[in-house]
Amino acid sequence: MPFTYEHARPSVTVDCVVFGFAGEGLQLLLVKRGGEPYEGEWALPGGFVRLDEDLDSAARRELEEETQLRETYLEQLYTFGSPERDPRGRVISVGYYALVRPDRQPVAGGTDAADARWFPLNGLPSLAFDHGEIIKVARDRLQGKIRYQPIGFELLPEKFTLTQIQTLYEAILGCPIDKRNFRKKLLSFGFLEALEEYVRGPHRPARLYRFDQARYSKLQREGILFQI
Amino acid sequence: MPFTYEHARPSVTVDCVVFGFAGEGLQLLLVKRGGEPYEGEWALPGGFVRLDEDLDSAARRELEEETQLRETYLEQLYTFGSPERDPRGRVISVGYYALVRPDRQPVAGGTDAADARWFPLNGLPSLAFDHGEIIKVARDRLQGKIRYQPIGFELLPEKFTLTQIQTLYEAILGCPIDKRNFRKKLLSFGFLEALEEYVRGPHRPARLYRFDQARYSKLQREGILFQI
DNA sequence: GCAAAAGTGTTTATGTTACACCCATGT
DNA sequence: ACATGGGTGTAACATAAACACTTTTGC
Repeated sequence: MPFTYEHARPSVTVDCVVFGFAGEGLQLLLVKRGGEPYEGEWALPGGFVRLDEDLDSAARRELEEETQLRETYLEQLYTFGSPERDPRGRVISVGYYALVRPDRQPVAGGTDAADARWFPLNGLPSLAFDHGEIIKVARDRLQGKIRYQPIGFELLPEKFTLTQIQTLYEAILGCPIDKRNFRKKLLSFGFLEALEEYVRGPHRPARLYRFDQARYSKLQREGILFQI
Repeated sequence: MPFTYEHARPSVTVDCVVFGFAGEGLQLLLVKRGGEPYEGEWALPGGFVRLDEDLDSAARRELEEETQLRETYLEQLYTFGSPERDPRGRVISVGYYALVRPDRQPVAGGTDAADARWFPLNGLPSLAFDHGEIIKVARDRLQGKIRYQPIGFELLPEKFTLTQIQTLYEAILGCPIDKRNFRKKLLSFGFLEALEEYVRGPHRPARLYRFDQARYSKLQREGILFQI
């Protein structure tokens, strides 16, 4: 097999599909492109991978640079490599998706992007590159994964009510869920900790819960599997 | 955002984890490396992505060049990009996995590899690069995916017996399955066509079945979901 | 006292598990 | 006739689905 150096090399980027949850619907964080190509259009936060960093680090770095978001849930999604996906030449993009808690959403424009803004998922502007396709893949992945992994909590504040998490599941799965059955099942797993705290409002106070990561890990090690 | 050309670029390869099923256990197709680095060691079939081909095509091309396999089930797995994974420098590898029917397994050494050989999955030699890790990811993916997608048939001949597919599921999932329950469930989905053909042997003849792709697609469109 | 959302159990239907014997062939 | 794997049904159990009213608060 020949040496690396004899081969023409593509550029490699990472692009992040950043999901947020705003109480009713899913949201997506997009940045306005500050340079060519697609200058002024909305795009996924992302950028070129440096030669000395691994892919996860590159995704995290770009996310922070362009959106100020840190310590989000981040997972590799799929790699997009059509030769025509970038007008500048051959650019392969490793897609990631991120889940951001609402209490960490203060977003100001970063160094690399002229602007960053949350959009409702069903109301996205037209997008640069093949970013629309990347988003579709991310959405499908989120929809599939939330049914058997407790990643939904990454989109909620640390303490949340059962109604909040049900609304989130309904938003992601796109269908209504029976309240009693949902609560029964979710609580039966035993990884939610009921707190002695309540949210007050013009109605009966709602109890707050917390996702107990340690207990979930233990259950998982014992082979118990979670399924909504 | 700066131009592509201002960035140092990594090399990009594709590597294929090729699964086969030999009647009892899962097998993996490996090639002996014909050049540095890791010359003479076993590795996944794969190679550099050309600038004018997409990733799926590159994986298919390398697979055919190194193993003569064509028209296999092929799916992108994960992208591996640790900066130290290749001693030649920065090489990012887009991992794929392939499922090969036993009747298409005649493998002769290709142009790029000195040798290609099937190994039982529980008896692999030591591997070049991080290919051991890639195989682990592929195995987990196969184990997960076979439970809700009918990809098992890609590892069997076109016509197969129910015992064959059960043995395959047991090999992939790593646990015994009840014969009656397995048959009942599998047939209940309605995407297996019972043929009027039987395999003879020193015992009662075993009926042959065929996976009916059209019927499966139809069921899938109607939202019926398959789960083993 | 009214509006608004929180909270709670039971019944029915469906799906999953466990389990053992007879059948058809080759030798 | 015997060895080998192929083929089949039922009962117990567990899980999922359907469903409506009472509670607690703010205004």
